[in-house]
Amino acid sequence: MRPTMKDVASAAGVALKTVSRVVNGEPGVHPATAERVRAAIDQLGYSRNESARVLRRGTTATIGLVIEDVADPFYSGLSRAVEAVVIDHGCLLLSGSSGEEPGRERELVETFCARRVDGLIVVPAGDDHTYLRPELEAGTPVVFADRPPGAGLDVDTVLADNAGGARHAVRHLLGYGHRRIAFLGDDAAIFTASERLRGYQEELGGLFDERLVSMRPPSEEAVRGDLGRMFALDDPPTALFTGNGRYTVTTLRALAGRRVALVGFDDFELADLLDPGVSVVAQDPAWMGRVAAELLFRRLRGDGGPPEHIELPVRLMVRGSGELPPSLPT
Amino acid sequence: MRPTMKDVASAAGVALKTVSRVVNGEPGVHPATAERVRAAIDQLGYSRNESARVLRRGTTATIGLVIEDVADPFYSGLSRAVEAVVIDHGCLLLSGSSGEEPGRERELVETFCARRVDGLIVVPAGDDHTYLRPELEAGTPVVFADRPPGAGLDVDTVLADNAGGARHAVRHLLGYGHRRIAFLGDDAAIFTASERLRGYQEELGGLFDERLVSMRPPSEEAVRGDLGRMFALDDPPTALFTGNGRYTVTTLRALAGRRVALVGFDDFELADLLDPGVSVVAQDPAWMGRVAAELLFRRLRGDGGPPEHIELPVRLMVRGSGELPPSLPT
DNA sequence: TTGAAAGCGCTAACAT
DNA sequence: ATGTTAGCGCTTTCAA
Repeated sequence: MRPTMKDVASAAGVALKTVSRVVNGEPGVHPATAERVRAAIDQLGYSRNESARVLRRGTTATIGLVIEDVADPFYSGLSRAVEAVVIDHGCLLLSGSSGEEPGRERELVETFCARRVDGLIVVPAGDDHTYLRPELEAGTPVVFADRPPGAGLDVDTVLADNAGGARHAVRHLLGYGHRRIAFLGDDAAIFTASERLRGYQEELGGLFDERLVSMRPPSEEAVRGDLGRMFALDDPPTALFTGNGRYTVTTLRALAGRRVALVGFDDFELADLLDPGVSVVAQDPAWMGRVAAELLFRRLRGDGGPPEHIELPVRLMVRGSGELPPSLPT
Repeated sequence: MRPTMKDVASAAGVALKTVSRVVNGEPGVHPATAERVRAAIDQLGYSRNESARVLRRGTTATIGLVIEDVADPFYSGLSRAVEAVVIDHGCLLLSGSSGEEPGRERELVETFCARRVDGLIVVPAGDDHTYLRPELEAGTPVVFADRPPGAGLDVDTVLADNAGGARHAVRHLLGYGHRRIAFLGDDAAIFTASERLRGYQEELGGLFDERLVSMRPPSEEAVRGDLGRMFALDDPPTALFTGNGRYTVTTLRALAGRRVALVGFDDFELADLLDPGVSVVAQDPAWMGRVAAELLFRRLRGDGGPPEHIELPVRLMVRGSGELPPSLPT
């Protein structure tokens, strides 16, 4: 069906190996011969079969990336940054979304491994990564980003300072006089959510009140219900700390214009254009992607040091919503 | 290095072909034998080498997707939808961002083709796709999405009704009494931008004034400059029509709170939470992705009909900004 | 500078 | 139910 090197060789009247030399830019081919070969390639529309090459060479120049959801701006930003580094290294990126399902995460990782990626960057959805053992033993470097691997696996990780960021947000609100600060976040089974809860709780100390905590997948109705319940308390919250970008948006929508002090984890486009501007603890997804990818390539270049655990700082962006004063319950 | 079927076979004391049968779930293996094989697989940490399989079978169960930028919400939404369809068909998606560079687009396409993808979905950056000829002749189906291919190639396309949407936006603003409506859009070399300009111009008819048109890559300073120039005219615009999502956001930021009637092309998150809510002509990127992917799989199943040219409708979302009345120049 | 032969790991076709 | 053999398209090794 498709032309092969053999076809090109006979069209150009040379041996297969000569075609291989031309295709791969190897030296030692007479310019005129090379020209003939190139003409045959163009004429036949030849394109090298990468599978055959990979099979023979044993290396794929391919990196695998598993994220939670490409359509989430945090992960698409991370993705783009990883892609840029991967391209810089002359490799191809395979990526896929786990949709927060451990089974799908594993499927993706295994698919990538079957394609013999040279390395993997994983934002895990599950908490059991023993299935990675054979890969690690085969020498495939793996970097975990955004969330650490499950117990029993000590590999490179690149995480944000989730607890520290949460502490910062709470400290900021406390500084503006708030004493009743609610936390609305994702399911506590998710590492980042539980870390942010931890920071929140640590900083609040004795002010912590579990009635002001809501952790679940973000749906507008659920958030509205939880908020309603909190505001109906005798001592309702005067400020909100939202546990991630999607949560912040959902909460803003559920608030329907009600002015309550709010700091969100994760920056998002237009946060500055809302009224008031939304103060956030900002992560830098592109930075995380870049750091993870560069660490991976360092491993691929042979750096065999002990696993590294990189923690990226986050920073508070003051825009207005986090600086509203506590108001009396109405 | 890594265990192969041969290794598994000798570990399990069977022939290589038996291992192949177990790995591929082929019938005709004694359960006890199969069990022994599976044990050997687990023990050795065997994973099938996909390159070898592909080389032998000639089919990859892989689809390639070239978009402009994963970090753009329009394309990440499209991407996610394509991925979902591809997974449903038991295939793997390879995707990459062209960054609006024709050279990179071609590189990606050629990389994917060298990996022998079964089909391609392309959002083109360039306007010469003759390089696709060999692929098309080899029988690889290609679907263009969001933008059509360059001249001389008649393949399946899935586009939005760009001109119709622009006409609708302008008609809407005219209905609210506006006569001076500016268009701020991307470089006219980009298909969607020029189509939207065309719709805008057609609907405006005699009211068209080229001084109210600005087409260039969106940077905040440039947009601010162009807006300043337009507003300084004797008869300044009373309404703006922005040519895509990124442009709308950039324009809102450049307006810095100034209330001017505005309709944007492309919906975006939080458009409803701004004040006033931003009226837009909304496309559905997920729908476009789904339609393109399904068309591609129809081709893969053997549908050899003439190229289809699908145009997806868009719809106006009324939220406030597009319904502001013309105000007197201040 | 060029070529012939072996073999990467797998599946298809054909035995047994 | 199981095994043997050939060969996918390429690169590697060795020879001319």
